[in-house]
Amino acid sequence: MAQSDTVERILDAAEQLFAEKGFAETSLRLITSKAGVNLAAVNYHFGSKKALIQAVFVRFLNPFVSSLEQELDRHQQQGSASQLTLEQLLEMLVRQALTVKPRSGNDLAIFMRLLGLAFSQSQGHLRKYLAEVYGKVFQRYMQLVFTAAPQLPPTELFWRVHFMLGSAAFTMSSMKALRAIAEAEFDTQTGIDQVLKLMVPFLAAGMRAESVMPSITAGTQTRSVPEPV
Amino acid sequence: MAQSDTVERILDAAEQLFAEKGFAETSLRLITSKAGVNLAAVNYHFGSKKALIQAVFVRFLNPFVSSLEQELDRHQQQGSASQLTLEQLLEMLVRQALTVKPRSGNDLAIFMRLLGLAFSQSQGHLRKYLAEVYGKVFQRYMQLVFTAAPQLPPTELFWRVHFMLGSAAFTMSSMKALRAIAEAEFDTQTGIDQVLKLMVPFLAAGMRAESVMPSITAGTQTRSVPEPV
DNA sequence: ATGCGTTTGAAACGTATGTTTGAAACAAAT
DNA sequence: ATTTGTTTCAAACATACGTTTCAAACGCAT
Repeated sequence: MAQSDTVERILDAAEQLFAEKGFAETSLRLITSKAGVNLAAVNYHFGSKKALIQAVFVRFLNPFVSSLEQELDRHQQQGSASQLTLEQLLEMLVRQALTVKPRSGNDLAIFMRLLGLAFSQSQGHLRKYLAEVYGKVFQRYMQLVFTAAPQLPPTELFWRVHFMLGSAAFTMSSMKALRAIAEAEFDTQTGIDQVLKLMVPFLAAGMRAESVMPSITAGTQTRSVPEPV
Repeated sequence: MAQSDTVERILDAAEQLFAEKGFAETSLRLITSKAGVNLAAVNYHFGSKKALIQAVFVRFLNPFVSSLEQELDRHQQQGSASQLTLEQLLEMLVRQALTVKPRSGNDLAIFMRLLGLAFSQSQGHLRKYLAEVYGKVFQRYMQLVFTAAPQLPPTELFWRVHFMLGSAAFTMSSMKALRAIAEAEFDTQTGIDQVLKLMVPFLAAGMRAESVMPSITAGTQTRSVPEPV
């Protein structure tokens, strides 16, 4: 085969191990042994461990982002007549996240966990990369959020969007442990997409909460769109 | 001096560096050099790096938890006549978190960042420790949340509490980066306690959102619409 | 079949890490 | 002053890491 599946096996093993243990805690030897390939394969195919991390993110985020972009296009085509509500905007994200999972079952947890890691870990180098590549979609989505909740000052909306992101990233990160606790405490089965569905009204209600900011001028605000992180 | 301040200097340096870079990314040599002590001091005073991590958490969480417990005692003393609202419960947490910061200025960010790390990183060993030691207070607080929002099934409340925790932990974790963006985009100064105050109505409204669960709750089916905050 | 560019394999390299060691410095008590 | 127990220090240790190397194996056009 021209392009062996070695790189795919490496990416599969890496993304799973990264999500489980973090970047620094996952050694190349562990990755390559789990992938069943030679140690040197990582440096040969990717150049370095840093590059491997980026490659994992690209493979993950690219389908999600392009799929989301298509959906945004579709709704923009219908003109501004179809105002999207906050719930619809949130459900759009959930739908995309649930749709794009070509690999193993609980991929969404891995996805969110990696996303959370990208934000919190790796002093900037990955965060900056994400901002550059995927900033456009974030800004576009943020614009829709602004028009869906025009009664709030942009600063507050900015923070609330990140409150949302935090809920999602953290919950999915600790999903495994939390599910175990929940099922032990109350004996109800709670799947990952069920938790997501539980999250939507929570977040939407939070977004709709009345402002507590010193309402400066609700009418004439130069509403600029913030960059992603 | 009998018990030198070496251990304190180590803890100070460690907690700051851990919050900045994570556990694995922070070497003992970096910690000890920042603390101005000898490398061997860590293993002498704490035994191992793992033990140091735990010691950092104990010093952080103990004052917070005991302070919170006292406040819970105080309110329980007044009998169940004084029902606490969700906002009051949230503000109680915020107050405790803001009160207990004897050290440098932006300690709350460090606190939350460490908390988030404890949940997401360190395969269980730290998470289990936290669960054992601080589980009691969590359950007690959770009970108050249950009585403050009796119209929701406990399972859903359980998840919503962790949505809350996620918002807080994630936001505080990425606080530095987010503040920079927010202040660049909209030129408003946003302090850390200001962000916390922004968070309270968001979370409270999320907690009050109507349930989407298949209502399996037996007793109280008289589900009245929660009044908007 | 031959030759060539690409991929794999086992081994080694250099470095950074957590930990241990044993002597020196120190404080307090006899 | 000597002893005793504790703490500090510089140095070394063993190990694990990311990376490099170079020969062998492979795929494929000629």
